[in-house]
Amino acid sequence: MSWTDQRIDQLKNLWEKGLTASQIADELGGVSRNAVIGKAHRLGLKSRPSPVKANEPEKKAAPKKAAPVKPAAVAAAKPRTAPSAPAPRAADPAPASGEAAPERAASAMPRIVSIGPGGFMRQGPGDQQAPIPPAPPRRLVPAKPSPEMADKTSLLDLNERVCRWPLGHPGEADFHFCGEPVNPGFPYCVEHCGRAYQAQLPRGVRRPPPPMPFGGPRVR
DNA sequence: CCCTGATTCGC
DNA sequence: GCGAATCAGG
Repeated sequence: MSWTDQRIDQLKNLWEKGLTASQIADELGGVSRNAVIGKAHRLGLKSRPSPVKANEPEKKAAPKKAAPVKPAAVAAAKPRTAPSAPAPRAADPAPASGEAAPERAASAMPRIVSIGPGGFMRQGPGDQQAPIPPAPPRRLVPAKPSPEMADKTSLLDLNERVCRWPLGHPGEADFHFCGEPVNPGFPYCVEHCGRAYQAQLPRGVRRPPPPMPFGGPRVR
């Protein structure tokens, strides 16, 4: 594989998005993690929180072939300064204090609930039928970043009523979701339910596998 | 062991 | 320029 403009672009994007070199290599396909890192450095993309870089630069790395003579322990006191806690990841703005939405104060907070992964509300046994959050008058809709995405269903557009079947690959510009009305009770539309849920047939009678989601298998 | 990124260096 | 090998921290 060679570094086409396209692939370089993808590398830049994913790298700046904070994906790990492995993930990027995986995504690009045909390259190793090392290749990604090497390329990233050559592109000048360097410097992301590295696990092994707290100390000041000093000649170390014994070359693989040149005289691996290892000098005895250096008498000079090593800085015993404990490496300060690794810089936190992307600083998420902690909303903790202060008013958030100026338009409407929290209309109702009947009880404290926690939000699980994916945004589902956890309910305790006693909380069974917390009143469904009164649908706030949704007049504001997040703007689409680009005209091309205007009619696509983005992550933000997902709700209980639209098909969550992914089209394209996460991280790519045109990644979106099916968005058709769901098969009631399922996360997908009827068509994609057919793809997602398949009866287990007896061995030997299995049909050839249907096309994979995500636009098909990647070459790796 | 697994993971991570950084660096070196033969090609 | 490329990337495997290597290093080193978590």
